[in-house]
Amino acid sequence: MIPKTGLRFPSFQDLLKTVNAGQEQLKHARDEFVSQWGALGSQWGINRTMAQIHALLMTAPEAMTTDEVMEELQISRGNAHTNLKELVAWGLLRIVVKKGERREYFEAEKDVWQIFTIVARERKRREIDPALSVLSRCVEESRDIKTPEGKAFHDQMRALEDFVGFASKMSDRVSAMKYGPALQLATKLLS
Amino acid sequence: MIPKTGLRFPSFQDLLKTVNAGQEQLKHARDEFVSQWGALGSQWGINRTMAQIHALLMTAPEAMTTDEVMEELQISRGNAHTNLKELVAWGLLRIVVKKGERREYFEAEKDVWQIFTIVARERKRREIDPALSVLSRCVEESRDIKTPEGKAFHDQMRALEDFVGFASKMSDRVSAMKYGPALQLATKLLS
DNA sequence: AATAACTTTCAGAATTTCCTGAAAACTCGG
DNA sequence: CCGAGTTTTCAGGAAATTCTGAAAGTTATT
Repeated sequence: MIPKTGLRFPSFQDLLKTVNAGQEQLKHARDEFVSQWGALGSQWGINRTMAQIHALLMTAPEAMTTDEVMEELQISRGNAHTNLKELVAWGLLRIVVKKGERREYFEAEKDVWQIFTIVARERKRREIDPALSVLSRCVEESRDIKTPEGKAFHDQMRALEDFVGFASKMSDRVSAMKYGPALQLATKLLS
Repeated sequence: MIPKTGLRFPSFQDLLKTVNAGQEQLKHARDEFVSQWGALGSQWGINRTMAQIHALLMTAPEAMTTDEVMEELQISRGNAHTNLKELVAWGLLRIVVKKGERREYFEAEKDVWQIFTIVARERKRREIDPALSVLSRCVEESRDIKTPEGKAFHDQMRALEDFVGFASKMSDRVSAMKYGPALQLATKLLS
């Protein structure tokens, strides 16, 4: 009930309610994010747990321990450990050591552009580079075949090689850019 | 043996040898391409058979039937059928009907830029769009949480949403471009 | 050097994804 | 409407991937 005099200060109870409701909502939203992001991971060729851990830590206010991650996601120690380390290897997580504590804490890279360049680099390494190497080999092997089919094959391989090589360079360039310039460039492209 | 008088016309036998050697080499190179491209498929989140069929048809001089594909790759009818139809659904293969023949032939899109835009569109649909929808939901759900952690979460979700939305638009733009302009733009970027 | 705290590894279980082969369902000419 | 030729479906098996849990390995502390 709002008194006739206008706005009043919220009571302690009101504040408490707001905060509790907020915490509830936040937990809900965050759980959804973690779970859905995990499901998306599959589509991205990243395993579910890895994606979930990443989502969890990206939205964690503080660095977390292996045990906290296990607890939160209800997964085994081995699974948590392997995927945490894999994320560290990617550069998406950092290990933090707190004074006077023996165990490791993990903290996520939260900058969106950083995350993007890391993922782009990794995908290039796993998807583009091997393709390029296969194509180069095929171009070589078919270089001096004289038959028409041979020439057609060679040309097709060359066209693919050129394109993939090009994509590779583009990926490098973009990954190497700072956010500002990239944004500017992209904006021009979108205009 | 080269006669002292200089170059001579190759004999029929010589030509035959060249052609046979060429066909052998071609078969070898092509088999390698098909098999390696299949292996790469896994990394790309596409199943091996689908990638192999695509590789096979991209380098086929003529359209092929289901049975020819089965024979060439040594796979079952069900497998061949499912993946051929999936490739047609993607738009990477076309069905060709030959006069006076009942069965369907399949023919690959060979233009590299076409292939790229098709794959880009499909990946966007499977990887970017669902991510965007998850993010939008999370942004909404966390909009009016008052706690500091709530605000931090909301901001992180918004940053991700912005970026992914941006990527989505970029992908659309690039896919819609013709090869020439895209190349020109990219070349500028690489310079 | 013994203990406790924590990390790493990995064999086998669980789950997910993919493939086979055969049966059902079409399609067309006669 | 029949039957041969062709396509489609799908239950169950095979293969690949991921996860668990426990044992072995490390590192700091007393």
